[in-house]
Amino acid sequence: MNKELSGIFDQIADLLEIQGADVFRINSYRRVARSLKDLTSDVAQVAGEGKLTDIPGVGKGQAERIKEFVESGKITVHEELLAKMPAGLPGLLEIPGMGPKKVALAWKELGVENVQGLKQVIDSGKLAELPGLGAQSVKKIAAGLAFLEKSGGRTPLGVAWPIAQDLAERVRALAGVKRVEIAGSLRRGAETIGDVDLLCESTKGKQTVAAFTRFEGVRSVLASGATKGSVTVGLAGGGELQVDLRVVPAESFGAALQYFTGSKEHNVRLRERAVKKKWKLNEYGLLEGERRVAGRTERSIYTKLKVPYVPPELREDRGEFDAEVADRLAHLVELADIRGDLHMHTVASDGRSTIEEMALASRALGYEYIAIAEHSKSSAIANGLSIERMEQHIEDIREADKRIKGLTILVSTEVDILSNGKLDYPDDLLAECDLVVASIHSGLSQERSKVTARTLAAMDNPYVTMIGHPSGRLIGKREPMDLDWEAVMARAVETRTALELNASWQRLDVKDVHARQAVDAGVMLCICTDAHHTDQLLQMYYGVVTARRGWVGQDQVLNTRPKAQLRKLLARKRP
DNA sequence: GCCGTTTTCGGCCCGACTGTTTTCAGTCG
Repeated sequence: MNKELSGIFDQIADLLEIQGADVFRINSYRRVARSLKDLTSDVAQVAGEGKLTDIPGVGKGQAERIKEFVESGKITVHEELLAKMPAGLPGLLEIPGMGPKKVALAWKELGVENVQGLKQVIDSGKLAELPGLGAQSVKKIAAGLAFLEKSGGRTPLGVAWPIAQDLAERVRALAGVKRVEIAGSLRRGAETIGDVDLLCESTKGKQTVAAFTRFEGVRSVLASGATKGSVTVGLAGGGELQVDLRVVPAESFGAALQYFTGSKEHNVRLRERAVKKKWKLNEYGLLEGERRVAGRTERSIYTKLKVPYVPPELREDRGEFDAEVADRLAHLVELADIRGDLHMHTVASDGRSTIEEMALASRALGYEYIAIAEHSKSSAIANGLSIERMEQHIEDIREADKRIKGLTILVSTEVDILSNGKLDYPDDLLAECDLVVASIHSGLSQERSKVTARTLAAMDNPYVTMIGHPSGRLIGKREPMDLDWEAVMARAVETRTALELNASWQRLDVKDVHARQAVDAGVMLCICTDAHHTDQLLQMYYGVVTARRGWVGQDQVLNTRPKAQLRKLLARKRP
């Protein structure tokens, strides 16, 4: 319900904006939409407890609207707006170049109600005749429309990150370039990103930008000047991704990096702090009148504003400025803390590398230990192992562990949690494993009570170490299960079961807000790649940034523990 | 429409770019 309601609040804001309503009133609806999206408990339950106004941005009026939705499934303001305006208008705001004013104008003057209608008036030339528009504006809108269709919205973190790294490396190699940084939502480790923002310090700005726009792989050039270049690059699968490069002077590099890293909401809060000190914060620095108080480094800005330095992943206006969280922010988990990967597959089930290949690649990453976790017998599509094959596989892993030095290979399994809540292997087989990952792969669309009960039942099993990809979501492809997260967290604490933070960029499961909910509740997390090939072991990075986005500390992650301590923790739950 | 170490009313972030403009509105990040 949270997601649906969040969408409605966003739509109310869109419609109000097109109507030309008070901008602060519009922002109030947006704020609530964002809070609802981040909310880890069920909003209906919060409403039942009478605690709606505890949600950031929810006052008396918004609480009434939420209550109305919980009780009747609709909101009067929303219904009234839709009675006045076509439902297709908010969709037009997605198009680069179209804002609320132009949407309203096209609708009122030309009767444009949706994307199809907009295309018609572009082609007929009528749009260009509207006051305030012209050939150039329409060209921009048409290009925006084409880009939207090609880009298909947001790009997953794991797709954008390697592309950005490669481009940054190529900019770094250009003459006159002193420094390059990736900014934007990519630097914050968001699970999907809109475009790539690169920042560079260069003595030859114009040439740097020109060279950037001529890079191999560039599909189209949107802008090319002395301080900014903007291009699109092709993606596997036919889509496109926009990449912006900005040239910034050294004395304001930190300010620009802070500014272009965002998030917008975080920056608004930071600027409010500057205003209270009678200063001004912008992309050129922290300024007192004309005088630059800070700006060369990001850290200097936070220090001058008397707030603890906030790592990029936490810059989402989720409470990161509170003085009492400073210590927590300073001890977040880092990639270097990870001592092993406890969920990976091999050719025995549906992986593409052997036990030995996975082990050697893991050892090269500096890990102390790994665990091989193959699919269980009911996962036929994934070539799940029968009990007999599993018995043999355990022997194979033990043999490899003896043979390969410098790394401990543990025996695990990714055992299916069946539709009835039972596990796919008997306890005596699970007891032979050093640890057990239990995952749901079927019946993901069952009702809340069922998927929750299955997860709880799996945690009650004394051999289950962790729940694998707890929500079952596939980003942009499959919705998460409708779990009662509070119940899951409570049972995880009670049974000393960990939750996986699956680091695969298609999953990132649990996601950031649930990771935070988990560690706040005292649940242990385990960041694992679920790698099916040696290359995929590197996805650990995505898991770590997602954990950081969830404010997860080093000591709250199972696989940051040295081997001996890990074994002790694993033994704790067992009979 | 929310919110409070300048409180219950009067604030609520900032600048650049672009195109269509005789002084600025709209969009974007």
